[in-house]
Amino acid sequence: MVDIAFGPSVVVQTAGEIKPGSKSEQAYTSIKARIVEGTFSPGYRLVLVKIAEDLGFSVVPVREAIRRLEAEGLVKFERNVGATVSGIDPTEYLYTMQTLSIVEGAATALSAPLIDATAIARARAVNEEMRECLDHFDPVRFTALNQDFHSVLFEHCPNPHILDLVHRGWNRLASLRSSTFRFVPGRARESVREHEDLLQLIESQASADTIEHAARRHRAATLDAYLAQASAIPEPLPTSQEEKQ
Amino acid sequence: MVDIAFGPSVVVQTAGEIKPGSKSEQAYTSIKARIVEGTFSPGYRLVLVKIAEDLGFSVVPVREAIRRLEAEGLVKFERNVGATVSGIDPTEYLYTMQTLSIVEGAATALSAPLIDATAIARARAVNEEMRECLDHFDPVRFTALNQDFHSVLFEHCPNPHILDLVHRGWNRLASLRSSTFRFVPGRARESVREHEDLLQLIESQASADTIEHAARRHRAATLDAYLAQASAIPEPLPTSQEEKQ
DNA sequence: GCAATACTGATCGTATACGATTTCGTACTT
DNA sequence: AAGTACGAAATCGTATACGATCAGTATTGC
Repeated sequence: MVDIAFGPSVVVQTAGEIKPGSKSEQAYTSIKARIVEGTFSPGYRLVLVKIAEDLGFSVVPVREAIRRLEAEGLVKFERNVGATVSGIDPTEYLYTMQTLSIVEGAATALSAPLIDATAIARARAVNEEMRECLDHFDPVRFTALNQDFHSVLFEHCPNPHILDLVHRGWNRLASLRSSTFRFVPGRARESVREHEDLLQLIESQASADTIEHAARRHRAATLDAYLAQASAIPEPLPTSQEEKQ
Repeated sequence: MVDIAFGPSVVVQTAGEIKPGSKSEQAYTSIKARIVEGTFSPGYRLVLVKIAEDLGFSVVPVREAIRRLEAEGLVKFERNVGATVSGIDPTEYLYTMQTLSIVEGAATALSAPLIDATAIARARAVNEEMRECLDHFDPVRFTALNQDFHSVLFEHCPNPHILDLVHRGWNRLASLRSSTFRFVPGRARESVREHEDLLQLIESQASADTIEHAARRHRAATLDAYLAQASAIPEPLPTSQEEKQ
């Protein structure tokens, strides 16, 4: 009966190997990654069994993963119908950006007093890379650097809840548009300039209010640029199949 | 094989009866309710099978419900260990209040221009009830009215994401403390006064910035009052078992 | 007597199986 | 010919079953 007597502690974990976590976790990470990277584009139908056998799992952990993604707002779930990657609606982008402008502004302001000189230097280096990017413009790379830059600014935020909200906002944004700056390339140059302004505010230890406003308006300006662009061209989306009901 | 031939469309739904939704849904609602009302107090250990047989379900829908609650921050989940109602830590309260001050402030400001006269009148009526409550002070009732009041103010917020964040904040708060004003009764009178100020700002169509600041500071003031109280008495929690690690 | 170790009970994690619901195609009726 | 009703396929929802993991307790060695 006690056939487990031998080798119970021989954990099959080769030194540096990270533990893969539960299968729900893996499924969650995997699906999320594919949504963010764009393999599962907005409107894509997520069929449980298909994903399950794709990963080699059963459907149960996949269900849990989908639920978590639903709670994060990355997918929409309809009873007895199934899950689809959310974010078709352009207004979703607007809402997300507005929300992010608020929470990121607050996070940056709370984070500012805790940012040391080396972090500022790192941010400035990233911004320099962005500036160099301006000539031979690669929107995807630019957006990635943009996230790096802002991460340095808000990552020190002492309130984990707010930080979490910021992360969710960025994730959601990434799934909605692989790159905002693809749609508003003209905004890029302005953005780099505002980054430098932000850094100087933080260095000069400006008031929390000032920094919050600056950070919020920085993001709001990107949103406005997008909206101006979108109103000029009604359907800027290159996506193929869209289900509207 | 086709023994389902008879009575497939005889839906067992007696006219006016609301559809109970999936069992995951029921479980989610049920557990959440019990957390908010305090039956499951912070630190309470949520055992899957126990809850499952309590509701008459299997464990699977319960698991999904717990996952959703985890994503909302109401419960903490540890692999192979189980779920506990989160929020033992007093700093959790601080974080939640701070987050709420920010998102609720923004929601109120965005909502303000859309609040009509009848809504204002309703809010004012609620505030009057709160004022009457001041004499024979019932903290639980006062807190409930307080939520009613603020709901009127932020519920018109056109951005559903922000609104959702506000709702989550309130939920979380409710699960952390059945009533904040039990701990800082002195704050109640001041709070009622600030409510009237807020209403007047909205009526006079003050700028979004002004309203946002007022709403945020209103909440922050409650937090400050709590902190002052908490620093005077290190352990104001009457809860019995607390796990700290 | 104390500490390290082995065991047991409880609980979680996942696979499989089957029932329930929706959707779409097809045939029949008007 | 068009609309409706029936039926089948696809997919979701849940129950049950079993393996894996953890925490606490008893036991053994020092």
